[in-house]
Amino acid sequence: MYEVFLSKVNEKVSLTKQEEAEIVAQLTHKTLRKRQFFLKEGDICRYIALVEKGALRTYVTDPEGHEHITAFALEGWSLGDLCSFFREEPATQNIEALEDCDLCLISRPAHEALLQTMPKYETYHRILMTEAYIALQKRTRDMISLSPDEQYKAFVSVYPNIVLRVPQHMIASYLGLTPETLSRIKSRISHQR
Amino acid sequence: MYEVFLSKVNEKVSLTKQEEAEIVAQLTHKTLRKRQFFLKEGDICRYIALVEKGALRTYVTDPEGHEHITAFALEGWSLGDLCSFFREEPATQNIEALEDCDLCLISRPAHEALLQTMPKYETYHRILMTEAYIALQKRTRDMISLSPDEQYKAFVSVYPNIVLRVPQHMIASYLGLTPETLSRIKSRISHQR
DNA sequence: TAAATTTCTTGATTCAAATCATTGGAGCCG
DNA sequence: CGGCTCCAATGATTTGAATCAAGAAATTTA
Repeated sequence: MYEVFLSKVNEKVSLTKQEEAEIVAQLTHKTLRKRQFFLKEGDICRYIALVEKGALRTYVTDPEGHEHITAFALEGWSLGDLCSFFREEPATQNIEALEDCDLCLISRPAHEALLQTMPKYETYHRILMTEAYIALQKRTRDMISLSPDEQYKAFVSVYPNIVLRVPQHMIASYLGLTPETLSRIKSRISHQR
Repeated sequence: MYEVFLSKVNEKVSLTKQEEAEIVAQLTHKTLRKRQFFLKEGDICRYIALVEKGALRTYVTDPEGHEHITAFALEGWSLGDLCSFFREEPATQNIEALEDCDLCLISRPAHEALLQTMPKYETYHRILMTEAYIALQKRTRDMISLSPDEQYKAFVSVYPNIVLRVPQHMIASYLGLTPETLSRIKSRISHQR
């Protein structure tokens, strides 16, 4: 049931069977149907999720009411509005299933308990946050320094699997473009070759 | 000498005098004159820095050779190309002093040693990375969902001190705008009131 | 299978920001 | 002090993406 979560942790630190059991004792499971929400803006994010199966999108709503996708998540990726999770503030993000999903959840109390009692769990989480920060920094850099064409090419080469599973207009939203513009970029790129 | 660093750690975890001494033993000090570089693209980032005094900018160079500022740092902020630091890859970022600076440095071996020997240091670093991630996520959200006017207003309200110390064309670069556009946004905003 | 919905493409037009160019002021150094 | 460099403001023009609009293709669902 929780093999995906344990294997993620074991990639960074090696757990004993005993430690694996202690972690599993803190986890819960949840399934979502396509178009169901894991989190809605304004709610408090009570859980961090790990995707065991499926695909989801995170999006925010701007002052004019338009949606902007800020992240996708596939198998093995973590999810949640960390700001809301840690500070118990209303979430500003929405997280919606794009396919039927299996998620593995950990609550804040469970997370804090593991941090307190299991140094390896804290090490895992430190590494996870460091890597997440580095990845987000790369994205920020691309957003500010690459042209739309280059951004799309970079996206395709880093996340080819997302391109296959997610509608194109959502990728446009992620890149900060209209669907029409992304369509034109694609035809421009394919005519170049 | 290293009070700024210790007070940052003590904000998150409380250190004993003994622990403070162990940390200080791993730190070094560096001064930079205005326009000197802490890090240049292509070099390996051997240290993470904490700013004790002064102001710096981080910028990247795009495929056309144009500079884009991705971050500023003032007193109490941490600095470095984490990707390069942890993976010992060539840095993609440049970090330059905008004023004469005092920095407090920690090398990778020193950092790893403290992580191994002092659980509180790992806790501090986990919290630091989590907060940095949350802050960067907010910025990414603003970049994708706010209009240039709104982004500038948000920047001024979050970092009023940076606005006072940094030339306007650098703030334009940080916001992904030309200096001319930012100048026009400012006059537009001031005429609104 | 057929109808309905969603998604993608393409064209015409509008609009906002980039670019190009100039001026005026502020701070710095000989 | 005067000349120099850097910086901000403003105007004219160009450019590229958004918007508006329509239709084709693909997927869902009845």
